[in-house]
This record gives sequence, C-alpha cells and structure tokens, in this order.
Amino acid sequence: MHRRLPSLNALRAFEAAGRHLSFSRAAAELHVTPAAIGQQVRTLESYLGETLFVRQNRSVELTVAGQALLPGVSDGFDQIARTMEAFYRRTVRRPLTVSVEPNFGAKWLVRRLDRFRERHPGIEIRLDATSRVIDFTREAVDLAIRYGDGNYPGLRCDELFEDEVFPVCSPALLDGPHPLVHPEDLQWHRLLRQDWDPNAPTWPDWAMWLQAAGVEDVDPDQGPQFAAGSYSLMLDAALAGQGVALASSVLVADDIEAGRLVKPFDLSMHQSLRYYLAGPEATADEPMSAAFREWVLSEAGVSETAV
Amino acid sequence: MHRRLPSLNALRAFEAAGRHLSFSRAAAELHVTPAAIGQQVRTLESYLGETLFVRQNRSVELTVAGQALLPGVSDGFDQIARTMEAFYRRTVRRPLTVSVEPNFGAKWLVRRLDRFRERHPGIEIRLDATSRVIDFTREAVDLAIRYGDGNYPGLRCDELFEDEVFPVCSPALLDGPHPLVHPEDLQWHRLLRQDWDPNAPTWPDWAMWLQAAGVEDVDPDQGPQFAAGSYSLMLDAALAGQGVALASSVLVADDIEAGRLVKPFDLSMHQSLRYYLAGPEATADEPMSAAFREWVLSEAGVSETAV
DNA sequence: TTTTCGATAAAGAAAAACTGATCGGATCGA
DNA sequence: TCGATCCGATCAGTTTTTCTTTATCGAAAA
Repeated sequence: MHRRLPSLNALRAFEAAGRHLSFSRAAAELHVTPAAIGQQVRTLESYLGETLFVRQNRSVELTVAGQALLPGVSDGFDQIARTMEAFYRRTVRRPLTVSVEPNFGAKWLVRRLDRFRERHPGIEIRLDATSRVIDFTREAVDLAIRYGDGNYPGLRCDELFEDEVFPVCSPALLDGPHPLVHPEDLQWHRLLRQDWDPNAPTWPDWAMWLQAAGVEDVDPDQGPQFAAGSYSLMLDAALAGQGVALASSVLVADDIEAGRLVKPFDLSMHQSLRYYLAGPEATADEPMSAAFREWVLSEAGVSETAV
Repeated sequence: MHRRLPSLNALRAFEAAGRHLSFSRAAAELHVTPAAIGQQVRTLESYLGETLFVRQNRSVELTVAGQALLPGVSDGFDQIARTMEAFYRRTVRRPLTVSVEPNFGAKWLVRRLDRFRERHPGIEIRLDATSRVIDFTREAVDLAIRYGDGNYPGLRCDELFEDEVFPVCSPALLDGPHPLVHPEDLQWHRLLRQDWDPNAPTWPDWAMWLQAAGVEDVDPDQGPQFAAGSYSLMLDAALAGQGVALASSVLVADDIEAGRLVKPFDLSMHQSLRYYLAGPEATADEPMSAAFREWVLSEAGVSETAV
C-alpha cells in the first residue's frame, strides 16, 4: 500500500484549526500555543503547495482547497478517535493495583495521579492504602510503594526519595507574639506529636530533634498527640497554625512549595529509610507496571535504575 | 470535541506493523529503520497499558488487544489517505513553471527533482529549459534559474552557487601512456572545446586557462569542438575518455563525487557569474513558489536569504 | 554447525515541534 | 477619536520527539 500522507501532526493541527476556524481555539484544544498551530498549518500548505486558510487580521477562514480537504480529514480522525474510545472501554481493563503507604499516598501520590491518567489513558489505577507487608504471590497487588530500607529480596525495587525530618509550621507562627527564630522559641508553642506503631519504621521524635538542636529548656512531651496513622491529621493541625509538627521532607514538599507551611529552622534529621517502589520481577516489564514505574520515577525526578 | 488520541506517529507505526505483521516491512513502508518502529510500538503499548504484539524471535503477531485496535485505526488512516489522494487529483493543480538554464537543468536539477516531489506531492513542476531572458509579466513562468551576475531588478533573487572552471576528464586518462599529472601533459590529449553564444555569459576557454597555468607548448586550438548549447555533449565525451574538457564546478559536481570524472589539476579559474534563482516579488510568498525556493536553496546547501 | 533474519537495547544525532517575545492590524468600549 | 484588546504572523532559541547507529540475541534456514 502506498499512502502519501503529510505530517500527521500538521494534518491534525489543520483539522482542529479548520473545525474551529481559529488558530487559538485549535491551540487550546491541542494544548499547544497558537504559534505552533500556525507553523503546522504552514508546513502543510507548503507540502501541498496550496493555501488552506485565508488569514484575516483577526480571524481565519478556509480557502476552497481547505474546504475540500477538511471533511475527509475530520472523518478520518473521528474514525480513529472512535476506535480508541472503544478500545479504552471494551478491552477488559484489569486495573493496576498499587499498594501505597497511606501518608505518601495522601500527600504525594494522589495529587499527581491526574498526570498519569493523562499520559496513560488506557491504564486504570486502583490504590490500596496500607503499610502492611505485601506478599505479591498471594495478593492481587501489582506494585507497592513503601517506606523502608530497600531490602526487599526477590523484588524489583526502585528508590523514589531520600527522606529527612524537620519541624514545620504555618507561616503565621513566624510573626506572632513569639516568632519562631531559634529552636528555643519552641517553648512558646505547642509541639504536635505523633505516636508510632512500634512494629513499623518510625521517625525521630521531638526529644531526639531537640537534643540534636542542643535545646534543653523545651519540654518534648507537651502538646497535642496524634495516634499512629493520623499523620495527616497532625499536618492539618500544623497547616491551621495549631502548633509545630515534625514532618517528613517528602510529605510536606508540596505544602512548603505552595507556602502553606514553612520550615522555621535549618536543622534536619537525616533518615536512612527511604521511599521505594517495589514489585515482582516477573511482571516488571508488563506495559502497565512498566508505565507506572517509569512515570513515578520521572515524577520523583529520578532516572530509572533498579536497586 | 474531546479526542484522546495517542501519538499519531506511534499509531501509524502500529498500523503498518500490524498490517504487515512485521516490523521490518513496516519500517520499509515508512522509510525508517525497524528499530524506530519497535520504539513507536512500545510507546503506544505503554500509553495504552496493553501489549499489542507478541514478539517471537523472528516474527511478531498481534495480541487480542492489537487485533481489536488494528481495523479501526487502519480504516481511519485509509480515510485520510483517500482524502489526500482525492485532493491531489481533484484540486485544479496549476503546475509550477520553472525556467531553467539548460545545462544546469540537465546536470543538476533533474536528478534532484524526485526529492522535491517526495517532499511536496501536491506540486507539479513544469520545466522550461532555456537561457532566454524571462519577462515574468508576459510569460507564464513562475521562477527562473539563471547563470549571471545576480542583477535582476525588480525580482526576488537568491544565490544558489558560486562557480569556477577547471579541466576534467575520465579517470582512465590518469593512468594511460601519458598520464595527466602536470598541465604540460595536456599536449598528449585532445582538448574538448566549447563554442559560446556571443550574447550569453561565457566561461573561460582553453587559451585563458593554459595562460593562467603558465603553459605554452600546448595548442589551445586543437581537439573536437562543440557548438554553443552542446555542453552536455562535451561532458559526455569527457566521460567517455575522449579528451579533457573545461567544466563548471557546479555542473560536474555529481560526476566528480561519483568518480566518473576527475579533476587532474588544482588550478581553477574563478567565475564572477553565479547561478541564481529569480522570480517576481509579488508571487514569492505563494506556497508553491516558496516551497520550490526553500527546497532548491536547501539542496544547494544555502540558507534562505534574498539578495 | 554456521549463517541469516528479524527483533531489541542503548546512546547519541537529527529533525520536528513548541515556546516566548514581539509586531501589527482590526474591533470594541468609552 | 483614542486606547485597549484580541488574534494572528513571525522568528529565534530550546525542548521534545523521533530516528539512526551499533551491537546483541535467539530461532530458523542453509
């Protein structure tokens, strides 16, 4: 078969522009700038040797040639789009089950999942928030994100983030009656405290941090306490200006970037535990698993290297 | 309209591969390497989260998912391809008339026209081989390629090539009984001589070249003569080993590159005349003219700058 | 057994596509 | 009538995509 097709991207730009009779709206539909549409259309015109749009100063309209070309091209793309939609729906779409450490899921993963859906519309993610150790041979879980030491024998395991722990608080606490400047200033504020499940990896507590900071006249045992697993409740309290929390760098990165939380002191406690993505070697190269791994790693700003 | 389309190039690669059930044949159809097809298919699989081909060691076959996807996608591309074909045929296709200096046309342009056709299937070129001065207002000529000084008032004019003149001959003459090593050796060979139309731009003749070379004992007036306009006949004689010709660098570049002709001496006579592409300013930006100009200039290895 | 063919992987090169900034001419509201 | 604004064009520079190159691998063919 001998198909003489122009650049498909140029064709698509033309089709969108012709349908909207506007480069800007076509640009919006295709998520690019109007300049990109203009160039693609020009490419196509030069390929065909025929002007497709009459450019007025504030609008475009199709030439006769453009009118001749548009309907068939539109139909073709429609046909393909319908096929894709049918494919997304009709194919038995086993979802990809990802077991995720609950705090990480809430504070990092879910806010990014939209981007994954956009990049892989054919993959449906099913999240399972838990810290349980997963037996991949017995549970219907494809991948797991865990906080730990990366020692997961027999699994393909990729490191996502290093971690450190430091105090965070609402920016409001920086200019109240007792602004947080030195660690000693913590005596004027409530310390939000997190209980830890004794069987799970834990973070340093206030006593450890205060000791590292060399502060003695702050009582590490005052302030509201949050049960194990209520980490995000504690963060909410911090966000609301209820006190100062000891937080994990990964889990507050978004809030700090957005200015909702600040890091009043420089001192961080380095954590040897990290976030890892783990899953069975056997299924590591299946498109769904591979796509998710590749995406998580790129979101985490890590290049793909199995540990 | 919300079309969630994957990369169209990836789709096309998949479609071709699925139709041929072979990455290599698909690659051949699309004029790329098999590796490129493999990558595109993998991109699509990752986008869809679904394996589309079962890879055997020496062949591929479609998975169930691939079989579900292929027909609709094929139909869509068919639809577009039919539309394009109809467009090429049905639109009133005024050919682009290019008047070309005959020697340049024969020795440079025609061997490259295929590449133009490939890049602009919608443009049909009509060649008019002549050295006449063209009055673009009276003749149905869109563009002209001429040998001259570039002084064409009122025209958009782009320089294509500088030119120089030097002796060329068949490589066979280099190791005959009187190998051509020094200009003096020309006395043992026939000088192929070109007559010139007194009204047209001319090249240096043998007398001038021999004088520049400081050679006295070679008779510039011996050897076969070729009438004005029979330049390519003279070159054919040189190609056949009939003698040594004075040739223009542009016109023998292909033959020299292919090893059919050689340049036995270093001495070239620089020509102030050059090859130019000229045409009316008014039509310079029409898609057909612009496409041809852009193509010729890129073939000539020149970036586009009006003189 | 050796050769050959087709697929694959990784890295780097080439080409395509896009952005961002700027310009310029209608149109709209005051 | 005058800005302000909207929309498209253009161009340089950059990013992203796509492709080639080179080498490897395993089964089928010679």
